[in-house]
Amino acid sequence: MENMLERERKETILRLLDLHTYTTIHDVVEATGASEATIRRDFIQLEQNNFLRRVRGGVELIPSENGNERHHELPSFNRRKNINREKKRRIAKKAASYISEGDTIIIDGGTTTFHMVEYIASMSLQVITNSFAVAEHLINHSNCTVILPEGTVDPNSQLILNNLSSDPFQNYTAFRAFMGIEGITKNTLTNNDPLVIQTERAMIEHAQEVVILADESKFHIIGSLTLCPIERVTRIITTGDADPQRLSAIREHGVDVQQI
Amino acid sequence: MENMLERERKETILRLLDLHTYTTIHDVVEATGASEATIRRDFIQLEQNNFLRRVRGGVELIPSENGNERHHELPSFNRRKNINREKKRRIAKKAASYISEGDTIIIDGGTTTFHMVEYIASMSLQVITNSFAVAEHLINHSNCTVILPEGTVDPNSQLILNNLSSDPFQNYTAFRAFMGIEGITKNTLTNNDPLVIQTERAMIEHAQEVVILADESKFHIIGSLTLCPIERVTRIITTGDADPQRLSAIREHGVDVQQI
DNA sequence: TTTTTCAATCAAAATAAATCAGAATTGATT
DNA sequence: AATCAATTCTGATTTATTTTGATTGAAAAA
Repeated sequence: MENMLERERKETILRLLDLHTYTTIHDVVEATGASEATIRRDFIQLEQNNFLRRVRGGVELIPSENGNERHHELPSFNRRKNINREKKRRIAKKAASYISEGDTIIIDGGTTTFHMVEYIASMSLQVITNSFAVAEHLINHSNCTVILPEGTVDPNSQLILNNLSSDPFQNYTAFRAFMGIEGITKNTLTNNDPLVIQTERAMIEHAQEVVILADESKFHIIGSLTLCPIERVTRIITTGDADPQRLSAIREHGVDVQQI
Repeated sequence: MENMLERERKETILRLLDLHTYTTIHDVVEATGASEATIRRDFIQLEQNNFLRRVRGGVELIPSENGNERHHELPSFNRRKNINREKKRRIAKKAASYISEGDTIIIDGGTTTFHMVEYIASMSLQVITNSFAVAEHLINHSNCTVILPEGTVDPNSQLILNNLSSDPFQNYTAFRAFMGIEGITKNTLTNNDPLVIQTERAMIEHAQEVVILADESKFHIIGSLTLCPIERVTRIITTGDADPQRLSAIREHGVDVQQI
């Protein structure tokens, strides 16, 4: 990451903002390799041109005025992805660390897995995803090849949904599938939406390894529908505050549980 | 790489620019073998001829006029959609005038049809499209339901491509399909890309009426692949400068040709 | 309090502009 | 063709300008 042009830095800042609606000086320093002072100056200039608003510690998107064009404000998804943002990013970063250049991977929709795009944008991957949000960022900001299933895009969840196709991914095979879920018991992964679970089952079907991204809360939730038995899972990435007893119960099924 | 001609150097610069939307002095020095001073002079000349804009450290593409700086991305598509922008918008606006609230329509990819999003954003439609760019705008800036086919997204054309599925739209039916094409003869619609034409044939298959958006240039081009016979077309929307003779030849096949 | 973030300052680094001499090209002339 | 002067182009060097990053102390949060 040698000596970025000013323009590249500013694009990076705006991209991070697009991704997270808020970003810190430190994030940008890390992403660009420039010094804190320089990033501060960039912030000031971008603020003067009305691209963002400075707040203590970082910058944020200018809230879209009511009824304004720019970003109809993806109601639910954009808000939800920022809930427990830093935890989700930590999990996503760890998940991304298992990916190698050139891999073919599946990325499930959802707010936790979404944060993986930040960490894979610099790689060249084949990415199969049912998340329109993931697709959008990778297509416009990376060299990844993006493969989408057929379906209707739900603006709230930014998921591509389909109940017409028995196997939306019949044409594809991936090394790893990175999945979000709604709930984990010691025996099964669960979810609530029948439309979503259909696609997710297909994803698991077509991946050799299944990696689950799950913050601590998932261990308290049981969805009404079974996604798959826990043995099918290769690895679970979760945070340090997850209940050790539950984790060791899961480990007994041969699952590699990573806490970060 | 001995002693490039001035012309070669400038071509190299423009090629690098086309590829990355910006480039640095050092990149060009390395690519051409010329000295920094020479490249600087080339930059100045190219800037005077309006091929690029100098910025500190390098040069960048001239931002698209209406550009709010952002989205230097999508190099190819974003630039191409601004070529003959006003003509394309007039055609697209006319096309959109045939759409009613609640319709189910198909929108083909391409730069002309893309401009339809501006005119349908305020409606509630079911939109089936192979254009990722169209999908993105409608999802984020309208209440339309967006339906996508399975496939790989090509960043240049922003098209969702698929050669694995015999009929990508088998599950759907639309009232009208709004299509761009590469060429029109008096008997047939033509295109060049076999991957694209496969999807487009499926679109036509599943629409009752076919509306073609074609600027004047399409009447001079013949693609190598036949999309469909002209009789299948309900309506062609083109500009006032199209050759009247050709148009009346087409009208004889029962096509409603609209000039605006 | 202690810690973090911010703004201001200044020296160092990077880039741009200006200058000049040598090389290449041109074109007029023989 | 060949020569030569004039012109243009190039690259090295020097000078000026802008940007950057480290340091400092003030201000704000914890």
